[in-house]
Amino acid sequence: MDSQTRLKTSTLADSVFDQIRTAIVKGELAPGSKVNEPQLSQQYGISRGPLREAIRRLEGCKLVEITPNVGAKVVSLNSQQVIEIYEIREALEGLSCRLAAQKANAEDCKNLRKLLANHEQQIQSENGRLYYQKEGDLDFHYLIVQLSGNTRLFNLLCDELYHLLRLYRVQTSSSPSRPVQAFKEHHQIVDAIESGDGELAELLMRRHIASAKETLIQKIE
Amino acid sequence: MDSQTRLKTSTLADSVFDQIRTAIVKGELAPGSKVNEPQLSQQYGISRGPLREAIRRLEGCKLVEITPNVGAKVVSLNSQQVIEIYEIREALEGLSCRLAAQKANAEDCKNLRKLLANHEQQIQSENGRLYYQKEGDLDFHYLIVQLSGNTRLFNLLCDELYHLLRLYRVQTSSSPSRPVQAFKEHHQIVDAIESGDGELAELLMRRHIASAKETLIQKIE
DNA sequence: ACAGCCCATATTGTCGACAATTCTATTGTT
DNA sequence: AACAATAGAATTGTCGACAATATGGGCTGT
Repeated sequence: MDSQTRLKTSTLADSVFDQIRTAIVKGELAPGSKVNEPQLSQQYGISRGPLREAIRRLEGCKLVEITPNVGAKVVSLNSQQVIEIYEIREALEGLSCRLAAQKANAEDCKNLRKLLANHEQQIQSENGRLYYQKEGDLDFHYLIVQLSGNTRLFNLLCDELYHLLRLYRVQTSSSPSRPVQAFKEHHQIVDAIESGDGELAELLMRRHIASAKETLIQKIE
Repeated sequence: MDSQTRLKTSTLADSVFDQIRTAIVKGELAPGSKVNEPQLSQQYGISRGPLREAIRRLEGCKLVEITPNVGAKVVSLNSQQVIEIYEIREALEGLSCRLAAQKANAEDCKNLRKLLANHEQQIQSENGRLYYQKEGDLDFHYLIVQLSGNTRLFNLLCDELYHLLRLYRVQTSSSPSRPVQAFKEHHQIVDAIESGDGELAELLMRRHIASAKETLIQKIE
């Protein structure tokens, strides 16, 4: 009855939900493509019942769009929608950062520094593996929202927005821009958190994400 | 094939999703109570297939919590969780207000004033009908996020957070507090939007929601 | 009296089949 | 050749039945 049993056998719907979500985020299911129930149910070796439940959950994450009597499509983000997401991200991660500054202790800050050091090392050593760099950036934001202590905020960012951003990065095969600048900003943010200055931490994080948004907009044009 | 046909016959799952969501938000399904599939499927005259899909969508809205092999429970918000929601709301509606200030034209502002006038009149005339007052407050916020032009922000607030707040209000049968103060703040917000001052509009809205949060916290203790 | 076990029952999870709708391609007409 | 109608195929929506799991109550033993 402990966690081992739980982890081994969740429901089929939950398991397939995870698998399809990963497939979408990795781009194995192309954005805009149709989600074919008979095909997928055969592919995963389950019947359409649990599959449909998984698809409804994907709809909740905004990863697919369902049209009645027509079916589900993998979401395809246009530039306008990504900008909308960045706007929301700016607001939510600003909050995340302000709360983190209020709650983080010395060890939390040390972990943040450690994470940043790891990323810098990874990038300087092997410049080609951009995937980890991308994920690394999200790791930083991930850790901060964890420190915020706001569970709902954590779920909102990690279960919904971050997956959508990953999807977009794969969709446009965009490489991370301005890595040097970003690192500087990351350290400034940790500085603010370390000194418990929530206001400043929020401001810096918002500016950080706003810059990323601007870079994105420029790239689009 | 036009909207009339669409509206009449959606899928059963979608229709029942709406009905159950309303039932939850109105308190007809008690917070914390179990969601019994056989009972509900009989009550709505459908089979368990579409019902389960509806429940998965409710899970996406955070209105029920599903435990594998046990079932779904109507969510019951504790004070900590409501505070978390208010924190998120503060960030998102601040954004909403800033964007609205950038985009609203003269007519939009007139509509906002009209809405406020209606609410003031309603409250002064019949003090007892608190329900409309509550909904009225949300109407104001609803209209502003519509003006923001950020569709995803709109969906996030209206499809998820607002329903949860309604649920909590019913759950605690809380009456709206500080109505006079709120009206003053509402007008100040419209002033800022009218003058196109996004920064100020954001600040005022955040302060407005932060005040409501503080009132809530006091009431809890 | 009480703890622990076991069985009956209810509920959830899964499946395959059928009905309803949409999509496709062919045919026929202008 | 272009377009409309239509028949067929494919897909989605719905249902009822069965399997797996959890729940609750009674029994036994100490």
